[in-house]
Amino acid sequence: MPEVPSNPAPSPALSAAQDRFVSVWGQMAGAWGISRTMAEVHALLFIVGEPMCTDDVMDRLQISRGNASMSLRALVEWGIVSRTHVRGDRKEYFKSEQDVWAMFRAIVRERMKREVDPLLASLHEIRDMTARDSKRGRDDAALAAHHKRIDGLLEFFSSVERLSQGFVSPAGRGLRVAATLLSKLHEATASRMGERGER
Amino acid sequence: MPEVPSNPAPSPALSAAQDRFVSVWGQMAGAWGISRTMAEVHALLFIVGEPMCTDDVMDRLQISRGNASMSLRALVEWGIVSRTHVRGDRKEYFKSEQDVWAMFRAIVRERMKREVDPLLASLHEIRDMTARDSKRGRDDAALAAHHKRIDGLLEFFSSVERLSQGFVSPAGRGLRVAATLLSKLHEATASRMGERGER
DNA sequence: CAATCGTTTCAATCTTTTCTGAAACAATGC
DNA sequence: GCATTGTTTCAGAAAAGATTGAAACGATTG
Repeated sequence: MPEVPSNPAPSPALSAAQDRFVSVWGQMAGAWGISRTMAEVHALLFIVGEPMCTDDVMDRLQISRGNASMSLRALVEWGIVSRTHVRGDRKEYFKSEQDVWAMFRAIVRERMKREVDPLLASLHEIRDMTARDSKRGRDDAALAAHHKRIDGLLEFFSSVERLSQGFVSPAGRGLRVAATLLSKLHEATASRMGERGER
Repeated sequence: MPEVPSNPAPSPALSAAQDRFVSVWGQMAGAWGISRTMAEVHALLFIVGEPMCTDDVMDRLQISRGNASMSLRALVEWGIVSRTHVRGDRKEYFKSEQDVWAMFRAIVRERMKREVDPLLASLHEIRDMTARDSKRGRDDAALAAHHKRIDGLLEFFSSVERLSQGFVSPAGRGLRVAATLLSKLHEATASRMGERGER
């Protein structure tokens, strides 16, 4: 009898479906500014469901140790993969968060922190760069219009921030509730429009 | 007297603020899977507010004609920049949508079409890849769990799709209303939690 | 209708990002 | 404490992606 694998060999069809999923998820990555490999590693851990060690990931995705290690670390930092151990094994294992909503809450939280917060800070700075001019009477039309544009962005991203806090916070009911709510809002809007004969 | 420029020279501070904005907006691009230049062109058109022709853009951003042309075309395809003409000039001019909410509605609409729709299609295909196996009694635990995961994703992205339709549709009140609504929801949730003494 | 002005395209080049692999670095057990 | 097993780091290699520039194309005008 060969050694017992920790992950029993999946049926061929299942294995193929997993591969396909990994590939599809990897494709998406580019469009969202994430490295393809990192997305693939995540996809693999998610779709397999079981904890996997670095070597498992390397073998299945045909990537180098260094790459696997860095991708796994990054995923842990994003909070969508966690380290585990399996009884009687010294290796570190990794498993993906399995709740899709929790997963995206983590992603949104992290992206807000990394991208929107700094953006808001920059926008405030940019606003200040011309604040002085406008106080000194040099408040010509161009300057006023500029401020209005920056303010528009600030307003928008502040709303996004608030919105995301609603999603992310705290026990995670947020997003789900919100989605339901909004889809109802949408229906309502649609029917109101129907009454008024709008397209 | 030198020739009258179509865009009157902005004050140095304004010009600097514009440059800074272009640069900040360009930085963001990478994180969202958009080329830096395309984001910069968009930033420039947005922050200047006035229509600009290809040469204006080339000069201000120091990019090649080809690059400017392709970026502008892409922005037009995204629906956030439109072509215009100025009286007595044969050149084509481009101007950015100025309403921030309308801008992001266009972006969301486009990204849904380009990314979420195909993803949903792929997920359905992936689900089908193993449907046969499970009908033939080979419905072991692994297969069932796999289906559950795919279904979780399908549910999630369908919600996102519905949600985005609420945002995008129709006269644009959508997103604004939604944001307000959600921020209220958030307050409500927070205060309810306060009563119960949750963190 | 040909000259001029403007736009688009795309192969070649350049830049940036990602990936590899081997060496340095833990941690554990004997 | 040292040997073994496992993990991280990082300089250089490879791949992916963006940019250029010049030629082809199109449209307007005299």
